Amino acid sequence: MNKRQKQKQKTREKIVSCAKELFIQKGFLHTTTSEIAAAAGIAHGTLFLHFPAKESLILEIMDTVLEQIQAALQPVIAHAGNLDEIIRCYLDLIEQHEAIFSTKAREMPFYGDELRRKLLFRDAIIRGHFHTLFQQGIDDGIYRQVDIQTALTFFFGAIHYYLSLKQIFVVDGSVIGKFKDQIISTFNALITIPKTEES
Amino acid sequence: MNKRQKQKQKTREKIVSCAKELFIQKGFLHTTTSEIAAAAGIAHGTLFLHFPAKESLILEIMDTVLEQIQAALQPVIAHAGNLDEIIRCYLDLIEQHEAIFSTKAREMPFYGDELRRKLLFRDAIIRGHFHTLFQQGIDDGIYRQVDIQTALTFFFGAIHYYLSLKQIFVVDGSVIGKFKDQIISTFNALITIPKTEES
DNA sequence: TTACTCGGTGACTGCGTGCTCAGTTAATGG
DNA sequence: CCATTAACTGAGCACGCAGTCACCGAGTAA
Repeated sequence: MNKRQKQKQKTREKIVSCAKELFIQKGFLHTTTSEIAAAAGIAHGTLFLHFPAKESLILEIMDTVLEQIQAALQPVIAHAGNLDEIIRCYLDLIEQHEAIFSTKAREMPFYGDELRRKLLFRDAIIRGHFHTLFQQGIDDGIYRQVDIQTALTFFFGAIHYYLSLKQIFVVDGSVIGKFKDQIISTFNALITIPKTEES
Repeated sequence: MNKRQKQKQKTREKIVSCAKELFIQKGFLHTTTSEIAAAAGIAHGTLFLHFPAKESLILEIMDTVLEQIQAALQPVIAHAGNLDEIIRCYLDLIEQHEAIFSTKAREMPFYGDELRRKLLFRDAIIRGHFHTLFQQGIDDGIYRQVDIQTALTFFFGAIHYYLSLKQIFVVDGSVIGKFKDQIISTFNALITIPKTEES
């Protein structure tokens, strides 16, 4: 690879990494191509030599970022004994990368069909693991016999709600961090078969 | 009321009804003031004689709907209905105005601070009624002693989730209509103290 | 050294937006 | 009948945006 090709690749990588950071922080919809160019230290026009349109940038970035993040959950899921454990890990992961998950929750309805489908597919995989462990808990007589799909929608719906309206719950810091314990304990309380209610 | 006042009111109503229709179809963010004016058959400038800014339009529209809902819920609360009753009533009303609520769920994070605050305030009032009846149910020994705030976030979060991603759940028709029964029965099952789990 | 290639530049264009304001028209009231 | 008022008009403004293109200059190959 000669000097020119090397430089070109370097520029492209710089664009991707800067765009990624900006998308996570400000969201895709409110990041301008000029901002990306400025952050990458290149001219506005250069951006369009590497990517035909702004849309093609997010296609490349959003999915791969979430893929990497969610892949980190995989090994944990594999030897997760129970639902409680996986919930904790999942929420820790979201808290850790809260900016991008918040952006995703807010903006997903406005993404193109292709990207939205990809993102929802990733979610569905994780949800599937939750489902399995939930079913296991029911079979083991720990959890109540409820409609798992709907019960999980209560859970994921609440997370989605906190993330998409994050700005009203916290000024700085993490929403999930703030409500994590309540979410976990309340969800657990609701789905667990009580020994005795009066105590 | 003289001819002038009558005409003015008529124009105002025309603006509101056309704006509402467009907000439902295209969303508030993607409806332009020019479109509204064109649909209402008035000049672009006329719109700003009746409303100081675009945001005040959606505020009035959402206010009207939310007030209707609050009014419809009032009798249920008045004659000491239970949570189950108010949930049913609430979901029926949401289903009735689903298009506008779906738009609101999707777009709220992007509204200006003031508008969002006002809309959330209306939501909070309705949520307050739920809280009261939930507490009553706990006191009566019908519901389990759980964190009411968080439990309600599971409920409203799920509704929010269905509404904001409506497009992936149904092509035409109502999401709430589709999932209403499941939502109600599962939420009830979760919060109610079970007589005996094995049956 | 020279002719050519090609990544990079940034002023510019075209478009869409919310909102304004000088001017028009018609109802009002003395 | 006419001066006043108030609803209405629509061209135009200021702004922000994604995307373009004529030009530049360093790298390349002969």
